[in-house]
Amino acid sequence: MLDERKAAILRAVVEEYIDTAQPVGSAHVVQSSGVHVSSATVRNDMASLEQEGYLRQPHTSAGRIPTEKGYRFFVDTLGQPASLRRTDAVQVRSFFEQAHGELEQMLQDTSRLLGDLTTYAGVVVGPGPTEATIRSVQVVGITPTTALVVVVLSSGAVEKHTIELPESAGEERLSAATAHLAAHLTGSPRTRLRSVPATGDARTDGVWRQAIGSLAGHRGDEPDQVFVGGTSQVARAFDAIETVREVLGVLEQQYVVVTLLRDVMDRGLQVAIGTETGMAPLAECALIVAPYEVDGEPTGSIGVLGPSRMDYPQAMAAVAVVSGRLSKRLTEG
Amino acid sequence: MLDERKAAILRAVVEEYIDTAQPVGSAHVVQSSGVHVSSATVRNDMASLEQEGYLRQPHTSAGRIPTEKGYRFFVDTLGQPASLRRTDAVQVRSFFEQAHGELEQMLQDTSRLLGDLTTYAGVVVGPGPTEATIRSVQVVGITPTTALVVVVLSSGAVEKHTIELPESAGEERLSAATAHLAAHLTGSPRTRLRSVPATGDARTDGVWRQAIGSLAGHRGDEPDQVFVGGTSQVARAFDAIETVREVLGVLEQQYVVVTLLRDVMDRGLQVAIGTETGMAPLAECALIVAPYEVDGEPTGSIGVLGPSRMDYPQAMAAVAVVSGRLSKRLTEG
DNA sequence: TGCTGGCACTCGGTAGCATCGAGTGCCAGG
DNA sequence: CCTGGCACTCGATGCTACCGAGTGCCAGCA
Repeated sequence: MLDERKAAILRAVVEEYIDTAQPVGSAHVVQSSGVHVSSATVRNDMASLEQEGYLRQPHTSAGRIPTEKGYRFFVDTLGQPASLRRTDAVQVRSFFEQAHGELEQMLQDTSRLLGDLTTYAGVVVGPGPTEATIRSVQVVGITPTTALVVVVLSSGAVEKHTIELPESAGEERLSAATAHLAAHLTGSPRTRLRSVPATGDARTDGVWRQAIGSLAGHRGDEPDQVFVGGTSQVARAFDAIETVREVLGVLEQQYVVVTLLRDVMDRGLQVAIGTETGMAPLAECALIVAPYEVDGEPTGSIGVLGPSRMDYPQAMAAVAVVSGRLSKRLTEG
Repeated sequence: MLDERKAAILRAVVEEYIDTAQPVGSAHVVQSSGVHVSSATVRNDMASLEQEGYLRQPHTSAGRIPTEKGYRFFVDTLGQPASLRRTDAVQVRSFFEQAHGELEQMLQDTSRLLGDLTTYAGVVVGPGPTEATIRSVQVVGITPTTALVVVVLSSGAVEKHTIELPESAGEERLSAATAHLAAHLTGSPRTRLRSVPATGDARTDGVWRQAIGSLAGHRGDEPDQVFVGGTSQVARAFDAIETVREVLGVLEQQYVVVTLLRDVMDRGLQVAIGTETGMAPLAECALIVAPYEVDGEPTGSIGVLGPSRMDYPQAMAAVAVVSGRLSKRLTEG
């Protein structure tokens, strides 16, 4: 669709603009693109690329900068896949080797890792409410009138809910309820919750009702967890403070972030540029996403949010490597 | 130490500067301070206040702006304690009424609440590793080679640690280990961990060793959890983008934030202004902190980080109210 | 037909300069 | 001790001139 020279010119403009954030003139393209023609020829081609919507001029008689369409073409066709810088590869490796402990902490740290690697903001969406089966249920008294229902899922996730105890139900009642719930729920998916029968013992049933209620109630309205790392990078990536405000505002809204990543992936995209994100405040941004898996099942997603003039090859490499490593780490446990 | 009129002038300068972010001239002070003297008199006093270090001039023949010392005097002596705006009080109330579920989620949301109330960044430091006693220990198998050690503490906190199972230790081994650990640890403080004896059964001991190890190992090196809400407010509060970058950079480092709040509180301060924070990047910031309590025990701290020209009375009111409400909520369970 | 050198033109950015005005310090007088 | 008056300072604003990177276009050449 684009002849070879024009493609080379477009690539040169995109790469140079990503590097310098300055409009790129025909003379620069001649120097850096490897096409051996005069600047006048390049100018003609650039005018044509502008006609076709790949480039635009901030104002007459300035150099060209890529449009969304230009970035898109670059990403789809021109970008030669990069691999991580040596030092970054080492950093990723050692990160996952010494990653330890709780899932949440690890995902949080992963978002920061993404931020460090790319110098953009890293986001990680935690495992959603999966159809994992229940491995263990336990009711533990905390105060005379409150208890904690602790549920361990086969995914390794742990849920906890505080419940109020109906009357001062002693330890025996809690044990009875625990045993009852464990007997009926262990090995079942969460959806089976409602089918747990009453115990028949009035006082135990008080605990039972609260426990079931808390588990069922907090179901679905619990949003997926979102972790954002490297917010200060956002302030580094843009120099219009207004843009920084808007982008940070978006990143603060967990629900919005979840939806954003999900939408982008649903559309089968790996990269969303500018308006492709579907969010007005992100008009000057680009988002790179990738799913991660546990036991081969897509579980959550990670991503990087930066300016549309981002270093796509590097960032895509970083996201790919991290999602792969994370999947591996989570699968091996 | 400062005569009445000078104090009134200082107050007027601080309040006006907080409001407008513009250097305040003598004429404005006359209008807004309630002192009925001429601007020339105010000028003389302002020169004297500058001598004494309460005010400074950005450049000759501009108005005055407060110094750290000026803000400090304002906070200590001049600031009349504010109460929350009506709508904010409602917001706080309804927030804590409908706060539900997990501790972490609630603290995260609280940090956002602080951000919303003050239009600065809100921070919440979670309960540190307290000397809570262990209420329940359970080892739950996840895969044939991994298991989760789930510990419920009397504080209501739940810890979980993944462990590798030595060989394919069946369910019975896990149950045995659970029973053994529960028998020795329930009711004990965490510090008693090391004193749990071996079981004598070789295969159970394999599980036992891993479980104890994971619990002991992740002790202490787990930093306190930090939640930051309202980072986009930082971009709103400063207009020098460089400052925004620096402040966000600080807020990203959880360890630094924990230390910061702790240091400030250790010095018995409720407000730290500029260099009082002890952190160079926060030279243009002010921090308001307050502890929160569970069952009367100081457990963690909350705070607000904004520009040194922050609305101290409002922000202090917000922090005080939120810490009080949070304490109440956490104590009642 | 396609490429190139040449050329007139555009227009944002920077520097120099005059002007304005908010604000100051100081002083003499009530 | 306070005040009105006054000269002075200096950042902000606006204007003009100029520079130069970059463009579009055209005539000429392979």
